[in-house]
Amino acid sequence: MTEAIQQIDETPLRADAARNRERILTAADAVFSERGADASLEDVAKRAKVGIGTLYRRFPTREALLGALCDERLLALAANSRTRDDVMDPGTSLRAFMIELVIHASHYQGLAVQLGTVLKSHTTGCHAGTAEGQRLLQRAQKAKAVAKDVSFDDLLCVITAISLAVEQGGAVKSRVTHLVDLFLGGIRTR
Amino acid sequence: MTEAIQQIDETPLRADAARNRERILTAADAVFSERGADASLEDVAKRAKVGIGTLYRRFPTREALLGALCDERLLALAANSRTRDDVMDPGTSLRAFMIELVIHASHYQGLAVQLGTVLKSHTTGCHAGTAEGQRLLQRAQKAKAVAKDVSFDDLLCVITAISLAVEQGGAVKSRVTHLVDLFLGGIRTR
DNA sequence: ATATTAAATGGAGCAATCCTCCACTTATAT
DNA sequence: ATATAAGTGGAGGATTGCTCCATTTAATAT
Repeated sequence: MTEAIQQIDETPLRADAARNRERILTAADAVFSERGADASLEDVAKRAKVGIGTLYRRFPTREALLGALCDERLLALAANSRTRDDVMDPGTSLRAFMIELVIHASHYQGLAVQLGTVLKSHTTGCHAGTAEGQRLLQRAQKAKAVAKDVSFDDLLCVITAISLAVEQGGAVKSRVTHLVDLFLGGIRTR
Repeated sequence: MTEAIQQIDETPLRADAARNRERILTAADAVFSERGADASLEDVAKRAKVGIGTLYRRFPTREALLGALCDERLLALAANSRTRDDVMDPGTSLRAFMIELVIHASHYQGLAVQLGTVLKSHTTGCHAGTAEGQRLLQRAQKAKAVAKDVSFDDLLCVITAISLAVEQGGAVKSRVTHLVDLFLGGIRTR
């Protein structure tokens, strides 16, 4: 699971704390995958074989935990996206990013609704994700591929909507791309 | 508050039961307005001066209660919408409906997430609302104002997402229309 | 009026969950 | 080896959800 340095603040974790942190993350991923993003945190602690107090000390809120869980995947997503700059035009690149983000947001049942909140949690990954999204949007707008009155929040709104749809109907990739294209039509300048 | 006949099933309520039903509804509206749609149902019962058991007997789930609360307003919304048939073209009419529904879904904090579920509760208002939505969509599609591969569920998701966005950033009407137009641009055939 | 009965009531009580607090344990720096 | 700051676990208070059933009450029949 996660291993990189995702401490934004000063002091590094003590060895045992770091170990527990990982166990909590793996447990949380398992539990959330099984029971959705609203699953009981006590269950997570139990599965991680860690006291509930430890969990709360490390992740004071559920969003913090979700944020940490998304960290890696968002980092990868952002990196991936930057890679595409060479091969894709701004519009297509943005489209690819959106599709990936939707798929990410459907990783746990119930994650979609929280996407906005989670992206605002202060992990490197979440930051990288939003930064990349903003960069792509701006780039696409400069290339006149996207109307200039579209904000990043608007984009998030679109992505949330699609994620919600996908969450209910089962995350078939073809459906995802279909919906993204459907709504891109509205975002694109005509 | 509510007074109309919204008994879908057989037997009419006993006098005391009907009285209590109303008190629960007024109390619920007050409590949900103050504390959001996830407020404690015990609080609602307390405010209605009714035992918690009574509340559950009448409204077995929170969705049922929310559904009943939305009943009136949805009825009005649907009626309003039908009125517009004469003055508006199908596309504009659908747009107006969506805007109104978003505003409705932002009536209580936390209502947006549940919109889909609530609309499926079996009250006359909820039924009228979805029926009207479907009618408008079909009408707009016949008029080639909307792509024919858009489903009503797609529409609902969009409305939910916009409501979520609006819920966080404060329900400024201009933002609502902006977002609706954004999505419509994509939904509309060009 | 009275009796009958089916509907309705209220709230005690169990279970789940959240989250805090703090007496104890342990890693690490000296 | 010791000191100490960081970390731990889990008991426990608070909130909420929801069920169950002994009692009350409205509606109806007599």
